[in-house]
This record gives sequence, structure tokens and C-alpha cells, in this order.
Amino acid sequence: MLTQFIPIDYDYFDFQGRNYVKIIGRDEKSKRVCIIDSCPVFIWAVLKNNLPKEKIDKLIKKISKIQLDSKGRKTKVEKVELQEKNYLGKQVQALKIFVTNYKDLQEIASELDFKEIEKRRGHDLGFITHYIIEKKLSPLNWYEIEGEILNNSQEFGGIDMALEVNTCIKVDKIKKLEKQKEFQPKVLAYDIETDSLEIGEGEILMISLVGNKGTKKVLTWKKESSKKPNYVEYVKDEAELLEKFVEEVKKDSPDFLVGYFSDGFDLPYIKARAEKLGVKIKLGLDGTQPKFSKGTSLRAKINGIVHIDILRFIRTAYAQYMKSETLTLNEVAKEFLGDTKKPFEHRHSSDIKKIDWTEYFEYNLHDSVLTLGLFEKFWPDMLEFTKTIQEPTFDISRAGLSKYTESYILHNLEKFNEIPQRRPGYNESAERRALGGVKGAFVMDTKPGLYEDIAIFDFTSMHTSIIISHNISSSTLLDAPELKNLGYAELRKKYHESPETNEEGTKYYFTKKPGFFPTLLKEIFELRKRFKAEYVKNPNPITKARSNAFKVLSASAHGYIGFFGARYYSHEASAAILAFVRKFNKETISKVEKAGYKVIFGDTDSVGFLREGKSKQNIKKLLEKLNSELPGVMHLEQDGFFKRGLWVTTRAGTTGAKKKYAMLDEENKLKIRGFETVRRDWCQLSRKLQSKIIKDILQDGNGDKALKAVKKIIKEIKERKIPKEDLIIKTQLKKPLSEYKAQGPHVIAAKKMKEQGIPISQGGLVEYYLAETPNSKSKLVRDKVKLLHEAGQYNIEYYLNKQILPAVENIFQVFNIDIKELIEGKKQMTLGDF
DNA sequence: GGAGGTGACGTACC
DNA sequence: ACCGGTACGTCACCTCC
Repeated sequence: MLTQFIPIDYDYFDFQGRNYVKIIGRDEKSKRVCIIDSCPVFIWAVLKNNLPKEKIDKLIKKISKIQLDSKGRKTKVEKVELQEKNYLGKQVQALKIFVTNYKDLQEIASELDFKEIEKRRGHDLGFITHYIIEKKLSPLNWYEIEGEILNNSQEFGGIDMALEVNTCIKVDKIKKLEKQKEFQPKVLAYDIETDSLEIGEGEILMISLVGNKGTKKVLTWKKESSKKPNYVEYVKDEAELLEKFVEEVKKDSPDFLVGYFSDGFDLPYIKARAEKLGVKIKLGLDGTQPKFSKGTSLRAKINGIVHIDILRFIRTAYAQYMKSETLTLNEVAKEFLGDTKKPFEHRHSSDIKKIDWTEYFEYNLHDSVLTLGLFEKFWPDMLEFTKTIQEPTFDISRAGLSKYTESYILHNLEKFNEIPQRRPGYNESAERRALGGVKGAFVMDTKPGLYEDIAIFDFTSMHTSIIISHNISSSTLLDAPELKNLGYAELRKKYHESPETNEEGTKYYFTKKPGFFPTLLKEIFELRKRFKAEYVKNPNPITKARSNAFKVLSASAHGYIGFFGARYYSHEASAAILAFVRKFNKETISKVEKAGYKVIFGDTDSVGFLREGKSKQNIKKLLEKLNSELPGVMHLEQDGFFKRGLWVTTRAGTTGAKKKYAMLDEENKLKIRGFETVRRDWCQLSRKLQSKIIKDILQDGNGDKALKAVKKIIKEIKERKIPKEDLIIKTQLKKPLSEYKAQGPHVIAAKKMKEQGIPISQGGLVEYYLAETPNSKSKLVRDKVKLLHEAGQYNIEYYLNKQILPAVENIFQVFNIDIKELIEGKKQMTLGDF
């Protein structure tokens, strides 16, 4: 039997003491196929240096005899091979110890307690990762599979009979297709509506299903609607609703079942209700129910169908580049799809009128439409991430940034004949954390003012290009003892020297012989460049997203090296990278100054300076000159020209504020950084006013219009004309309520919510406003806190002095105008100073 | 009981 | 715990007089 096959979902099982993978995918005719395969299981034992051959032979004999009999399994060492390998870039002799069962590798490792063995490695990858590395059957690539069809076979305990697939194949040969084909996955999005936000507390009223192959329905047992839209299907009760849901998923037969926050809400909710009602949710192709595993948060897996919680993917891969301030479906859909949720005011089902049920159905259906839309929007990225990192999409869509980097490395070690480093244990992680951080990037002091004609240069993927260009990593670091044996001339010739990493002047050295980590990073770096060029050539949301995705992957390498949980962590490497970052930033600043320009800002990888009448051609020449002096793949690029820019002082006083500026580009587009305008914990009123005056000032070059706008708002506040929604302050609850030492306003607001039965927990957004409290003498802000539905008048003094004044004061200070006097109404302002 | 410093906390920049 | 250092700003909380 020969078939084309694209692997989508990975699972594994044990049969007669051995491990097998069970991979669900599609063939060239889009039929569902399951393949079953196995691979050699082994652990590496790195030997001590210069062991005599006899000793090694003796050791091999001893190891070959190791047997385990535990957990109802007999596991043994099958064979032992002596190999020349690399470990952390150094040549070593290592024993490749083949074992019958992956699950017992840990226990086998503890049996390998021989003095000839220096280290035991390669047993903490996870069986699926190990399989993908060994057999090179990577997710979402096309393969030609040769094997034997299992048809009602007793092999593997009749596994094929229980599987809802067209074909089940026991693999013989795997060959990657030279010509990769496109893959259009079948996708089904779902969303539930319930009578409670607490998992399983209220009934599930309806479930919507929207697929990319035509499915579009709302299932419900609430037959109270005055008219039934044609996409609505009635069932008897909640139990039947759940059964019907499973049935419809099976009928649609998607590769991906997608929800929004479905790991944390929809699927756990369905599970809880199903348990209560005695219904089995047999969504898995093998008839199993969803499995929930707990890390820092819940993950819900369905065998054979990839369950995607699209929120999780967006959060890790995109949140930092998004405008959305919260990751609610509504806001994220607005940003990426230009569409929003349907308006519907949630009430308990007993409170919903006949006429409104239709609206509720529509609302429910549309949530799935949006969820599907988001999946399709991010599918190219998940596909690229999956293919690049070579871990299943289920994991990719939930993983953190360090996992992306690490998996990429693990799947590419073979090229370097490298034995994988192990994950740090609990104690090792603790030690790393105790070391503390390293000195970070340089941020230049600024001088407040309104500037004209600004040019910005910034380094392309600065940290990454530094790592690549100076061959920085844990394995290329020169050990302290070796350092002592080298003369300075030799040191400089054979090693990259870092700038001083701390006040004591510590420097680190990295060999010039290319290490596997920097080499691999270079590949990522090239991909990032390719996708960015693709985006520039063909700008559309997909090329943009992909370019961003690789930006994320490329940019997280440095964070990975400094992350205490990383296999290839290195405090020294991290310190050295940052030292280079400071050096190159400072050097660029001084070179630009030497070329005759006035530098006005610099932060980590960027430098901004005044053009002072010089042509763009001149700027370009300067850029070329600077680039010619940079090592390796380091590159400085032009980040646009700006007509005007505004820098202010800090609230406290006279120094210029860092990370806080606004600029207007040549297309009159604003770039606002750090100002209250871009901070979600300030009320809309301040944010809108501030962004208006910034815009006015940057466009006009003076503050006339801006001042009028401020006066107008002050008047409106005093006359109580401001609508409450403009006064809401939103703050996230970053930890459990009980852990707060300081009772800040948002903590008080959250406590009020709790008292009133409004769900709020860690990670939730607290919304409140500040009200007049005529009967209270308290000066504390927290005593003025009111929730939005609580009656009260907004506190005029608070909004004037704590929201409007701070948002505009420093801006007008640039023109020597004192807004405080205006607010207090003491003195009529003149515009003479403008 | 007000001034002023400090720590807790949240958010943004890169 | 799931990339991390630099920086800003508010508010509570403390000490001091």
C-alpha cells in the first residue's frame, strides 16, 4: 500500500511493552488516514575523557544486562553502541543505549550510575518529539507512506477497528514528497452560551458550529424564540444538546476544532455539564473523551482532531504587536477581521423575552463566525510555525516563546552530531534565578521639546544579529580555566571578546569556530528576512502576519538564552549580548553625532536625530557608512522620516522622560509611544484629549488649537457633561485578590465585584470610576471607587487633577504654559508664549 | 495631620 | 514559570515632625 500523507495530529500508545505513534492525517484525496509507526528508543551516556577501550567494553557489557520490571512492564536494554558525538560543541565518546520502552528511560537513566559515565542525556524530550526527530515525519508536510493496511486486524489489539478513519496503515517506509502540495484543512469553530460564567454552574443553552466547508448552525433546546431562523436546530434538552454537538462534529469531520478561550471555558464547561448529565463526550476519533492536562493553565486535547484555542496562539505570538488592549473576542476580531460581536445584553435565560432569543442565536452563531475568521487569519502562521519548529500544531498553538526556540534547536541538532542538553531540574532553575538578571540595554537621556525633521535608524533584529555575528552561546563560551591559559594575542585572534558586562569590567569570550546555536539562529534570521521582504513586496495581512511571526521567533532567541528554564541557558552569554547591545547603540549615537547631526533619542536598538536641513541622500550615505562598519550580519536600517516630534519631562520634574514621545511622519501618521494615550489604565477622556492635543501640536507646530481643546474639556467636566463611559478606569488584576499587600483602587473595585457576585479572578480586567463622596472625609482614592452600575456622580476634582492635568501638563510645559492655573481657574491664559 | 520618601503595582518600550 | 531589562506613573503606606 502506497499513499500520500500529511500528518496533523500526533498521539502514542503502548503495545506489548513497546511504544507506537498513532498519527492522524489526510491523504491526497482528503481522506482521513491513520498511520502507526515506531522508532528506536535510546538514551545517551556521555563518557569521561580518555577511557581505555577495555573499560568501555566492560561498561557496555554491564549496561547491556540492565532490565527493569515495574509498572507491569518488562523493559530492557537491547543494544549499546559506542559513538563519536558532540556535546555542547565538544567532541565526546558516548554510548547510545537502546531501550525497549520510552516511558522507562528515566528509570534506566538512574540505573546508569557508573563512574565512567559523565552525563546521561536525551531521555527528557517526550516520545512524540523523539519520534519526529528519529523518523523525520514532521507535522503538516506531505509524505509518501508505504505500509500495510490494517483492516479489522488484531495487530495492536484491534486498534484500527475503533478508529474513525478511512484507512489505517502500519508504516514501512516514509519519504518526504519532493514537491510539497498545498493543504486546505477542514476547520470547525464552536462556541457555547451558558447561564453562568462559572464552569459547569449553569445550563448550556446553545452551541454554535461554523465550518469552512459549509456547516453553519446553532443547536439549542430553548424553543422559546418567536421565530426560528433556519440555521437553528432544536433538541429536547441539555443532554441531547451535548450528544447532538458530538454528532455534528463527527458529521463535519474537521481537522481542527477551534474555540476562543475554549481551553479555559467552552470545553471544560461542556465536560462538567456532561458529567453532571451522564453524557459521554466521545469527540475523539478513537471514541475517547477530551483529555485535560494542567500546566499553568488547562489544555484540552481531543484525539485525532486538533483542538485549537485560538486565543492562546494569538496571546503568545501576536499580543505584543497588537493594538487591542484586551484579548476579548470582540476586540481581537475588530482588529484582525474588521468585524465585531453582535450586540446582545447577557441575562439569565429565565429573563430573556421571546423576541430576544433570535438575537441570542444570532449572537452565538456570529461568535463562531468570528472564531473561524480568526483561525483562517492565523492559519498561515500556525502552518509556518508548525513546519519550522516541527512540533504538532496542538503544541505550537499553546507553547510559549522559549518552547519555540528550544524545539527548533532540538529538531536540528542532528546536523551538528549534537547530543541534546537536558532541561534544568528544579534546583538548577532555582540557582539560575538566584543569580539575578544581567545589566540591560542603554536608554539615552532626552531633552524635552518640539523637534522638526527627525530621522530614525534602528538595528534589524539587534540581539539576534549580535548572537550570530559574535557566535554567542553556552557552548561557544570560553571556560574561565581555559581563559587563564591563553595569551592575550591568541585570545583576540581566536575569540570574540565581549564589551564589559558589569561594573567590575567582566568580559566574556566566544570561540570563532561556529557553534550550533548561532548557526541555527542564522537560519531563523534568514527566514525572517525572507518573509519581511515578501511582505514589503506583497503587503497583505497574511504576509504581514507571517513576517511578524518570524520576527517573534527570531527576537526571542536572546530571551531564551537568559530564561532560567532553557536547556541552553547561559547567564554569561546573556550578559555578553546585552553588553554588545549597549556598545553598538552608544557607538551609533556617537558616530551620528560625529557626522554632524544632533541625536535626540536612543533606546536599545534605535537612534533618532535631527536632519537639520540635510537631504535624505545624505542620510542614506551616512547609513551606508555606518553599515559598512558593522560586523557579521548586523545591519542598521532607516525607520522613516518624521516631520515633527514631541518629547516631554517626567511628571516629577526637570529631566526628560524616556520611552515617551510622539512623532508625525511624512504621511501625517502619528506614532505615539509611552504617553497616557496608549495606556489602558487611563480613562478615555484623558487619552482622547491627550492624543488630540498631541496631534494638533505636531500638525500645527504650536499649541493654539490644543489649548482650546483643553479649555473645552475642563469646562465640560466642571459642568458634569462628560459621559460615564469616558471616565472608566480599567486595570488588570495581576494576582489572586488575597495576595495583595496594598489595597489600591483596583483591588477595592475587585473586592466590590466579588461581594456583588460578579465574576473576577486573576487576569481579569477591573473597571471602575471615581465618584464624589460628600459624606467621607477620606482623601484616599480607593474610597471614591465605584463600579459602573453603582449610582454616583463622577468626582470632578479627581478627573481634573488626577486624569486631565497629568495627561496634558507636561506637554504644555514645552511651550512654557502652566495648565494648572487654567484648571484652577485663577488666571486667564494668553497665547502669547506660543 | 501634613510632608515626603519608599514600596507595591500596573503598564509600556524595545 | 513558561523571552527579560529599563522606565514611567499612581497610590498606599510608612516615618517624621
